Amino acid sequence: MAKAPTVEDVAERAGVSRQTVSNVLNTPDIVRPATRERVIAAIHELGYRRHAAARQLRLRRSSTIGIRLDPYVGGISGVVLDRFVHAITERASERGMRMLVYAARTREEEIARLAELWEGSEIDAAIITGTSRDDPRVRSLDQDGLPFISFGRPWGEDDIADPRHLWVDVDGAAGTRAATAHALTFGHRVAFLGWPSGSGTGDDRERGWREAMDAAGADGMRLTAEEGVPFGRAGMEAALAAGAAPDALVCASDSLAVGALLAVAAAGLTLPVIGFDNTPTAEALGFSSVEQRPEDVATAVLELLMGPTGEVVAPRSLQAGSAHALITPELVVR
Amino acid sequence: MAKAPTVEDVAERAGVSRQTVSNVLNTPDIVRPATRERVIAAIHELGYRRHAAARQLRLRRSSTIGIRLDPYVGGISGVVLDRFVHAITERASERGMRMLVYAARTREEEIARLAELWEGSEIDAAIITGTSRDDPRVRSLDQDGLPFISFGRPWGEDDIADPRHLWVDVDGAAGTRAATAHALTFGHRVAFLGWPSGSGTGDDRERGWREAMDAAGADGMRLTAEEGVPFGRAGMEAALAAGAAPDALVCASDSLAVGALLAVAAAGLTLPVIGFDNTPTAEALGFSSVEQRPEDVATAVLELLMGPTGEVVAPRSLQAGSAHALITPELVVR
DNA sequence: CGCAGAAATTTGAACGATCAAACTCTGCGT
DNA sequence: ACGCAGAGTTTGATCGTTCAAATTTCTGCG
Repeated sequence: MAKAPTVEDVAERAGVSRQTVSNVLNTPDIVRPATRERVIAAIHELGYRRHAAARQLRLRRSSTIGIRLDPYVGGISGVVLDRFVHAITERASERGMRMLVYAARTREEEIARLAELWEGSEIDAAIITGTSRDDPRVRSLDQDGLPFISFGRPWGEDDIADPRHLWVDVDGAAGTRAATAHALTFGHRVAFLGWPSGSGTGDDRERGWREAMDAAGADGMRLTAEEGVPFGRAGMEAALAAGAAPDALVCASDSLAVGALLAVAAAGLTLPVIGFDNTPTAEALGFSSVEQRPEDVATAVLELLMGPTGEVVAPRSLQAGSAHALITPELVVR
Repeated sequence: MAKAPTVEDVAERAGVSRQTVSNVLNTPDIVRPATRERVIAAIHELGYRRHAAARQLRLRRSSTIGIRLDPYVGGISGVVLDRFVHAITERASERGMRMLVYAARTREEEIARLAELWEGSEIDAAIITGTSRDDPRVRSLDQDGLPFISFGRPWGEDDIADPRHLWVDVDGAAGTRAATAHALTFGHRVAFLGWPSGSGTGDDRERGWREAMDAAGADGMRLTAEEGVPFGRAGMEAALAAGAAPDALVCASDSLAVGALLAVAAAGLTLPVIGFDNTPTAEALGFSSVEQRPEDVATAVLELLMGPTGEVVAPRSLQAGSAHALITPELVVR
């Protein structure tokens, strides 16, 4: 194909100068209407398009956001993240931003990748996911001065309220509260199958169940299992063997829910089980699950990072007001 | 943070000129070892990193590949694509390439997005997925001169052998052949649950079953259903109602397999069911499935696009020899 | 010791866009 | 008629890198 036209080519065609073309593109108001028309016509005739790299070089801004593509772990989840990435890509595009993905196996590797991208001016900001207590990425990014936001609370005592650290998360407790409220319509003995204590996310989800139970004056069993279908199954089987079958079960994840369902079926019982994440598996098997609304998370992430309608990553100072957003999930009943 | 150092800063520190620093980075062999050492030291001391945009501008090459992030459709699949995208991101990174993702709801929208990215010199090549017969994207990209490769055969009579169109695909027939061979160990009446004729992929998978059956001198039922768990279930239920329960079932997708399993369970039967895609659901429910090896597809895609070890998107002429790759999938028995 | 020729290094220009400052033109008041 | 304000437009410089050509330094040999 022929060489792509430049501002200069457009300028010549429209009988104006480089800068006027640039003005038509960036600040149309200051160009006389007649001239503007001519330039616009020339742009269309030549099929002109801004050269991204040249613009980035001059503006010292890449209009690109980096996000990690998590390694495929084989588990059931990951779908939430995939939906999130997809949604953020759409929203970013609407604001004239691009999404650059990178792969990393560990958090340390992610730190290295991000440093590369940031120092090479390839990204203006980053989105990190799956934050844990005392996440090393937070410190590192802060030090490098790379603007970032996390999907997931930092879960550290201090950080969580710190307005300098932007985050968006899903209100897990609200999700399990709704799930438990629904489960209670099947009887007052609603059990909870969650992960071992210590993970912020898991504790949060357990809290919602407990709150709903307390509010209803009900009392129920709390079962524990590592994440994963086989663990969920084993956990549930042990509970059933112990004799006490609940009226319904609320789980911390769809994986656990599937495991529990398998255990229940193997025992020849039927029992309402509610999962978390609303994965395709929940849909396929037809059990209720808490939907995280990753699309809403994506919208919130960009709003915190770029302002309500901004087209540029906002400097920290402008974000003073609201640095966090908590999305309320929705129970999908099946 | 302080302004990022440039070649000029490094040059000054090392007591050499701009160009020498550039040479150390790009053609180290032509720099005298002593000088090279000094420059490398300076690079490390200053934490210098190439400014990507400046480099892109000068080289007229972005070292970036575009790939669409498919809209979340809710089905069970999509995982194969996600794994593929993840794998290609890793491999690309090893070759110094970046992956830019974009969102598009339709093929027309995808064409528009790609034109934008290509004309703005943001990408050097594109990877398209889910190609169909007479795909409009192929014509459009060809016309624009944008180098591209597809994951999925074009399925057109002529295109498929055309060495100008690069593609990598999974040998679906080989997959169902293996699945059927395994299924035959349970008895000679092996049924196939596939999609209505007409989709290249579906026909290909059916062919594998038929070939394996013919080879074994066996004969079996062919069931049809639209993609999706409920359809698979309905299709299988109808077949079971008609009386003829097979010895085993091979399916064109995991969704169909899940549906079939539900129908089988509802009928109070047990029956080996083999799916396709080896999704987390297959793993969770513990049924066998054909694994597409998206990681191998990713490797093949980059090899065709950039040559065996290249760091640049190869011009068409260099790819003359091999323009296609067919990956053999693997049956995962559970 | 000097010199040809190779090797190593430096300088000038270019990639395409935008900012800042300079310039031209119009219309108006005096 | 003259000068001035302000809108509209153009020119020069710049972002950081790499290519091409020019220049300097080194090496081997008569």
